[in-house]
Amino acid sequence: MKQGGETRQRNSSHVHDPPFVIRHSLFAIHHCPPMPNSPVRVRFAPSPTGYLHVGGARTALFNWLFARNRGGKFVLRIEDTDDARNTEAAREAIFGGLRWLGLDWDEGPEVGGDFGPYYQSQRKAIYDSYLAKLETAGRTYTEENGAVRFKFSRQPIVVTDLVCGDVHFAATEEPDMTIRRPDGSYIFHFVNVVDDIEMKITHVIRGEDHLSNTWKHIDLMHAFGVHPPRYAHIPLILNPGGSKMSKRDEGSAIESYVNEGYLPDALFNYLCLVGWTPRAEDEKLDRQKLVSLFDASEIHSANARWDMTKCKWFNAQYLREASPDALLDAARPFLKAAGYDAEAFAHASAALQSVKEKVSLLGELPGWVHFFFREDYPFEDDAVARLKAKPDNKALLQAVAAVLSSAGEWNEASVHAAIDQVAAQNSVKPGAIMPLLRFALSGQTRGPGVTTIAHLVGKESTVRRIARACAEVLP
RNA sequence: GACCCAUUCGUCUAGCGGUUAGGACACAUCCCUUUCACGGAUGCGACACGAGUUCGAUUCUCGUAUGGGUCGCCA
Repeated sequence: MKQGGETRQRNSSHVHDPPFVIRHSLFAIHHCPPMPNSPVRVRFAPSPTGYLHVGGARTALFNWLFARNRGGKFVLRIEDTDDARNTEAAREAIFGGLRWLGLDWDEGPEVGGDFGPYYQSQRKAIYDSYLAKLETAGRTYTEENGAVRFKFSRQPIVVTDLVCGDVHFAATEEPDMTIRRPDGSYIFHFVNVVDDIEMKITHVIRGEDHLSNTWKHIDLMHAFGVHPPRYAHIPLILNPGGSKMSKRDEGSAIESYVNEGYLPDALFNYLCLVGWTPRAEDEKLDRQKLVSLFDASEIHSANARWDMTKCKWFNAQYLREASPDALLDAARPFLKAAGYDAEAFAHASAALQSVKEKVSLLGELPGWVHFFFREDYPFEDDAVARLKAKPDNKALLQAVAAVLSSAGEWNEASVHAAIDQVAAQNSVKPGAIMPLLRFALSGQTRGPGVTTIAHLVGKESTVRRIARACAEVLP
């Protein structure tokens, strides 16, 4: 665990290089960290070229946590400089995904702010003016085809990183980088740096895949005569195979969690734990707690694999804790998708409560409660087999139906009493009748307590269900 | 190939020189139980390797190996 502000030496051959000297900047720069008391401003800067990816969502989450923890601003900026690859659908997936997770942005699209526009496609004039500064300083040159390149300083550069410590890069031998295409559009590294300057970003929290390029950004910052922001490069999320999560991996799109029936709070909680360990007794923590506990300098530096099983476990935990109303609301679209209207059964909420600790995902719910909503439920093979296992079963069921149909009260206790009565009369244990009743009432071998099922569906339906089972399965 | 980051149970991790190396998920067994589950208990299970430094290394240094990432007129 790293301590805040600690500077760690890396096993780099440049550890002993002196602090680098800036020779090619427009202005003299004193080598000092950014003002510690300036208000925190962080940003999430996705490119709308695909879906919102779990890695992107986690990056947004860490930025959001940092901003909320420090009372700063969380900015959303859309990096759509390559318009050939941007789609409306991808933009909606990003906004929708962030909102679903509860990652509200203080400035950005649909919200506004003092540093807009927040689409890079609308900021060309700003980029042009910054390019002019570079040209004036003699830090650019134009290729024959019109592309513009930035002349690297070719000095050693140190990246000061909250997560990785001081990372030293030797004077580069790479070709100067292109910052503007022949058609006049700008390249990522350039616009990213310009906007971070313009939007007064104080901390850049992003994936570790950017670490190797950060020296280029710092080189540009220096050329503009500004201090670079603080950096925090967070570890990558790996798939179960151990390589960077990509669109092809299961669970890479946030949308899939929405569709499978995760609760936003559950994903939020698990996402926090990938790359960071809150200093708390438990791993299950609410948003407020996570915000107050968040410390960017405690983010891990090693990549982590995505554990879908554990993610699911968190969802199961949150499902069990959901209030009846919240569970009903969350389940409603999933019931609808399976063809059941939550309003069609008076005790829908109670039905859901009766199975909530049996499932991990909202999407599993319909399979556990469908028989509450209809009486023509199918009889599963193993239920049929169990019903047919003993010749006495039909008589037992009919006896139960007879007693139940004359029951005065209708509650779980009275149903239980009826079963006990039939059991005694037939010299069998109640435990021999319970399963049969379950098969008859639900068509399944597993499910809520059988007295609960009978109670919720009511007396008439219970008797009808037994009669149908006897007629169709035990003719 | 060059450069950068990393390496503790199967997975996520705690650990910041001396611990029976702790927890969570998963798995196994038992208890509970009308089913399926929940819950409870117990168990299984790790410091990549090699040199240093040190009285003593999981912990510090160097090297090796392995994994990941970056080297675009993608972001």
